[in-house]
Amino acid sequence: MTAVATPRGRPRDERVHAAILGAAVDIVTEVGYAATSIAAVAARAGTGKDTIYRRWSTKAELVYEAVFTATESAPVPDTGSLAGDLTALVSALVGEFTAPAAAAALPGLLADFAASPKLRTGIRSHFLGPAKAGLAEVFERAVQRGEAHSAVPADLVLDTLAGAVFFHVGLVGAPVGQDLADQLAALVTRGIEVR
Amino acid sequence: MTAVATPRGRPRDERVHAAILGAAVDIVTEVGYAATSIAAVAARAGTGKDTIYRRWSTKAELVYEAVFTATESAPVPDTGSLAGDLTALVSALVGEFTAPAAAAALPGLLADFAASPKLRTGIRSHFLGPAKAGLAEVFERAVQRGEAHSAVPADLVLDTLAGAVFFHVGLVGAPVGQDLADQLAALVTRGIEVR
Amino acid sequence: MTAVATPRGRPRDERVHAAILGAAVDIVTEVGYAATSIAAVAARAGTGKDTIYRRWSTKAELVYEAVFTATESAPVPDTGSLAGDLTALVSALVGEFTAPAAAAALPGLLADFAASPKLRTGIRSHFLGPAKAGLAEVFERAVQRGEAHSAVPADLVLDTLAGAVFFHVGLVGAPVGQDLADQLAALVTRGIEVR
Amino acid sequence: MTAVATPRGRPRDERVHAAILGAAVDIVTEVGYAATSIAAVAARAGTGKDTIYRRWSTKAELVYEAVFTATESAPVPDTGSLAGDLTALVSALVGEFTAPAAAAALPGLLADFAASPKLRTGIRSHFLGPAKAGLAEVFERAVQRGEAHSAVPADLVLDTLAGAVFFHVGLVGAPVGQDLADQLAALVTRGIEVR
DNA sequence: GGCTAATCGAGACGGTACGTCAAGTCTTCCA
DNA sequence: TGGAAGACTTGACGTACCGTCTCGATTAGCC
Repeated sequence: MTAVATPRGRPRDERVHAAILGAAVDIVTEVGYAATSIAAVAARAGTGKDTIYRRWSTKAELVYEAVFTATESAPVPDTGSLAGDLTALVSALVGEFTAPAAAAALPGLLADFAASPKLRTGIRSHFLGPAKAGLAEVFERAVQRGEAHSAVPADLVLDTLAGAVFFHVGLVGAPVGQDLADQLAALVTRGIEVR
Repeated sequence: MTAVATPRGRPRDERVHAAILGAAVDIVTEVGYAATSIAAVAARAGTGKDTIYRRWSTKAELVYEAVFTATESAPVPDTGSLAGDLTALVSALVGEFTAPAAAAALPGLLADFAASPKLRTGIRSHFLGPAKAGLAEVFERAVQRGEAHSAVPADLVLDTLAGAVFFHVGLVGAPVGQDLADQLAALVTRGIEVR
Repeated sequence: MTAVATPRGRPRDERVHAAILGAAVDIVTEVGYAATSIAAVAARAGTGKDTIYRRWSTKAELVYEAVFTATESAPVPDTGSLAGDLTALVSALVGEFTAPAAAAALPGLLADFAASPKLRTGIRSHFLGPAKAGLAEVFERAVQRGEAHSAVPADLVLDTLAGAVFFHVGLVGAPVGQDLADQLAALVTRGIEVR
Repeated sequence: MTAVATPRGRPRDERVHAAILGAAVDIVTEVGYAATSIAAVAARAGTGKDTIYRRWSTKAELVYEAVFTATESAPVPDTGSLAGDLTALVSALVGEFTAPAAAAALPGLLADFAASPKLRTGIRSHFLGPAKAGLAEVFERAVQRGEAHSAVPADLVLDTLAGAVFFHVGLVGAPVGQDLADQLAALVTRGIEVR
């Protein structure tokens, strides 16, 4: 039973919350993660810095929520084949990573997360956790269909897919298309499937 | 014809160069990339800030040279099998990425590179270029042995391998061992090889 | 006729009033006037900030009331001689100014009062007014005894005594003793008396 | 022999120094001591905040130097009589304390000095020290002329004069004129002189 | 051997952002 | 309505780096 503490004092203003997240997305998209400052977000949102620090303790947490909260997690694909499911998953991943705000924010975000043990564990559970669960579900169905062995390491595959997409998006800069998703999904499918 | 301009004035001191790189490696390893400042490197190296700016125009370039110049690029492996070669390559990659200074510097470095088109192209040619050539050589031999198709996209595989290792090293933080290298190499080998 | 407006709603709690003044005295004594904040007083008193602002509009007024309301104004001395009366007055002044809370509050308080015309006139009537009346009474008796001329400027003498004590207490910091009071009273007595 | 340390690095710019002091005087005069911020002085002077903090560690020290460095200390008066000398000294004091910048700065300045032991001792030696020496000189001549006893406490008299003028200027606000100086000098002269 | 020119250590310079703190106002619930 | 709590906007705090600049003092090649 979660005994919610009785809220005392003036409640936080939801519109302020939304304004801050919106401003953060705008600024990150415009000037990039490194050049995004809490002060600038506050100014754009029409709030004070304290109001931001009251909710997020670091720029990384703020930008992470701003960029990836809007992103709805797609439902786990169920196309009937491992290849189809993986292609769908990778396509979704590419879509998420190449959205303007995400593309602008991701490298810096990852750097900040990597530098802080606290944030690192946080992202593993919140961001990668659900994705890992979805991937496990896909694998389970593939095993039932006899397409894959039961011992496939979902962790490794997830890191591989996400890392590949991230690395490509971050370092190529060119518009990344459907072909990357297809090729990558094909590579991994063949790496996994029973033959 | 490279008409080297006759150097006028006092020549640059090589010992200063080395001292700066050494100080940069030390500081990055100790406090991380983000907390590394040019001022601190200068102080540790016993030089002035200008002496650093005269050689490197950004922190990213300085740290990149400091961290990856020491790293000698391993020779292209030739074990006689695609699986063996890839395992060796991935092992080398893991070794490079998990070295203390590299692990501390990489995420931040990648973020800065991703944010700057100029740096981005630079790293693709200097850092990934040789690796891509090595990978292509391994593939070529695999094709000759009949282990792989000729149309294997070295670019994609390189991004996949590097991205997977980077992602894992950056976000897990735990000591990454030989098993990652083995599993990853196996996954990719099976994804590529003719069957 | 003071037509007291019929109080509507919940009446103010006297205990809250007292708690705020007590907290203000404590905090001023502990950390000094400049470092005393309304927020800290509210926290110590267990009240909200609004409850303080509802009663006092500035920190100066709050601290003034907190520190000098407790101080009971001593009765006008009547020792039978000008020298004796002045010594008693100066001693009382030294006592008031060197009390811990007063010593901590006075310089800052004076600065705030000096900066605001509204507060300035207030203090002249409330704080210095009674003292001036007492001094005038002492002078009157001295004139009747033939010790002083009738044209002695009480204002000037009061500023002189208060200023001297304040300046000494504020800038010396050392424990100010009876000798200051004696010497100062003697100086002024000789400056005034008929000879 | 004062072995001046060899100046290393870029020397401080005297014009910047002067610009800061000038800006400080302007702002204090315009908005008062309390409302004067280092940031505002920096903006007005066209410098960065660091450039100010490099020279003065507190607002009090900056404003003190800005306001009282311009003030040249008047020569010790020698009119031939104790009354004349004291009148001249008090007049000078009134002049110093009523100058626009000084009047605006003094109360707050005194409060900050009183709150800090370090600053307190500083002001006693730099500001009051010379004044005390001048007063002592005046007394010495008066003793030689037989006008005063040799045991006159210069400290006490100085605090009395300065305190009286300060208190009056700070709390009256009205234009303080020559009559205050005359009356005060007369009071103290009579309090001191041999009769 | 003086001249020219670049390098070196040092640190001042004008900026910008940091994260904290307090100001005074407001909005909620409870008495 | 009063009161406690705490969110809100504003703006200063003092610190740290940024990248540029200006010093005096080297340290080379050139005439």
